[in-house]
Amino acid sequence: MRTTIKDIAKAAGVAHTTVSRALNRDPVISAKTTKRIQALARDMGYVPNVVARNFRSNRTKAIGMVLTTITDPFLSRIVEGVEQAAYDAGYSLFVSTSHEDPKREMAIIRELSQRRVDALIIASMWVSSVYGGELKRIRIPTVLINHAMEAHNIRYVTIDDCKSALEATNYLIELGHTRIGFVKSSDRPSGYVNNRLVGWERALKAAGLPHDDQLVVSPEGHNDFERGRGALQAVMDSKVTAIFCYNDLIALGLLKACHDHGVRVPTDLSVMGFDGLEQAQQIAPTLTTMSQPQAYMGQLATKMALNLVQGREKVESIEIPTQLIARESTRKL
Amino acid sequence: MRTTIKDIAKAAGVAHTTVSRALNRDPVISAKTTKRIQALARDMGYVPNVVARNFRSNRTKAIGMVLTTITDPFLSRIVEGVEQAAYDAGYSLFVSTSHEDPKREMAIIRELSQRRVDALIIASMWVSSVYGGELKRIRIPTVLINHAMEAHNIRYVTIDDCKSALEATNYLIELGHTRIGFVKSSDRPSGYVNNRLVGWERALKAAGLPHDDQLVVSPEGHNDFERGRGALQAVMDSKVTAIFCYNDLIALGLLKACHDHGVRVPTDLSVMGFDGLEQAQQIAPTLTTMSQPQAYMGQLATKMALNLVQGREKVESIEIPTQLIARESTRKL
DNA sequence: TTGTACGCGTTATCAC
DNA sequence: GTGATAACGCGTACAA
Repeated sequence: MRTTIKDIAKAAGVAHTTVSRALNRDPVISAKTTKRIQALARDMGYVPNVVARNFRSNRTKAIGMVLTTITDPFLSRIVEGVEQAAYDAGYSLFVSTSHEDPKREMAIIRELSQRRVDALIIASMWVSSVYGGELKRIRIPTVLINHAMEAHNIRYVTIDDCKSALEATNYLIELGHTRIGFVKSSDRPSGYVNNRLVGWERALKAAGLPHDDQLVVSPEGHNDFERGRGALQAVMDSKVTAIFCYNDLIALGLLKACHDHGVRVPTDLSVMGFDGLEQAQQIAPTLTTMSQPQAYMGQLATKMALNLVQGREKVESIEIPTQLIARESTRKL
Repeated sequence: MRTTIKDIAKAAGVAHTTVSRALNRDPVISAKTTKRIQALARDMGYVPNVVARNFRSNRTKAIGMVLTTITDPFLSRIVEGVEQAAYDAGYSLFVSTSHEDPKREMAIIRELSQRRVDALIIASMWVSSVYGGELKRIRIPTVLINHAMEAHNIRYVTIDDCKSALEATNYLIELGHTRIGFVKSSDRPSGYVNNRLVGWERALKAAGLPHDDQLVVSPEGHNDFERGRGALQAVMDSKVTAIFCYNDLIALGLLKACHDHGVRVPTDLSVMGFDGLEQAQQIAPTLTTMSQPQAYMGQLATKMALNLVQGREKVESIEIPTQLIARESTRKL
């Protein structure tokens, strides 16, 4: 058996409540007693039982985080931000991944709710799309990342996908491109609106540029890099001079395919990504992209969640600005 | 207040212990009662209080994982394996990062131990090096990844760094290289032996190749990619024809620097990495590397840890084989 | 300044 | 087949 405050109390010849107070530095206990008991606790190898404390206090000082996969560099940066903010606030972090399986995702959320986490951070669109109603019923303070949904205890941190994509596309237009394609990612929940696609479309329309079905490529693949790689043929067939990828991983895959098939970037094709992954500046050519402050978004989401926990009524959802980063993969036509 | 089994008991007109049994599908309760109570629980929005259960049972079905940073793709793959195995076994996962700060790392471990996690997975050399003694005293079943240390409740999963590095270097030697350099990573805990460096040295000695101080490069930088990037000058100065990098991230940084400075790989310089990151095959040229099965190592570590939890005495530390993957970044001289 | 009594939600034990 | 009771470790209200 592990040492409890009762064991210490017995050894010290005091009541267990005195031990409890001494260990929690309650000033009501004399400095002498406090010191003696703390020394005793150390000597006896006492480790506070946080489970008991959580049970008693009805709080866990734990945050639950749900995401699709931790190996996606975009998401792992967000996790880093969440972990940092949680640690700074003295919270521990449960991390679970759903691998795009809505059922698993909801099972995770039920599990975390049974564990009585104080707050939830969700970086995935599946739950809120498919199980939005159930999520609201959970009653746990929740912050969604990159999915705008609100309720009594639910807030979000997101970017403006449509506007950002529009700006990205406008940049390509300003460079003189007139035939600009779009590469999609995997399938999304039904009912999901691909706002980056919408932004791209609007930019084309506003500039009076052509816009036919051939411009949109929906490649297959088990991850975004592979999808990008598999998109090259269709991209070349569509005779575009510039291509806007749904995200950086797709763009990186496309760049690799370009290299392998002798398509020069940006000479033959300008490539624009989205996300601002660290890797985007670690390759050759470096990737032009629309950057999201990933770690910051994670930190912010966490702080908002903890504010919700404290019952502050003025916690407001936030839309974060993105930033265009022009690099080598795009050129003036 | 949330619904408890007592609330359900009151509503059902039975004792709360009957409710407990019905919800846990205890066959001693009549099918009719069980069904009635489960329906009632659903209707009343009952969410089992796992904190109370953990408190009562003295187990948490939670694993604590400690690592330096989640943004390192090598580590994030390991986390993926751990998370998968934990999920499959019905365990939840605490994830904490230390950012190479031994104090923070030890603080995390104390925290996890206070939370009474059933097991610990540690993917970092700092704790075991600096706080090995304290770690042993924690008494929680623990599995270390890539750091060989054993004790009553501590096991490890690792590769043979020395042998793997020796094989990697031998491969370069077989390709005809006679002057082969080594790029180190960041500083390690004092007392830490860099076995990859040792393996490289042994291979050179065994082949009767020169081995002077200039061959070992210790670049500065805030992460491994930057270190690799900063290593180019010293590497070129040392007049090697092949370079063995401590890990893939360093190799990737070096490849970028090579591209930027017109050093052709593998024509002018053969580059070998270590780890087998996914990214290593996503760039141009693809990187020759010594691959570790990252996700598998995480899964294995988790299963071993859970076996330790179950008190199986026959849980043995494991050394996993690595695999040389020859790609485009190395060439025959 | 310290001690006593009690309860948090659940499950195990024993009695009916 | 079901109910009553106790116990897990801790913190707090109240008493001394």
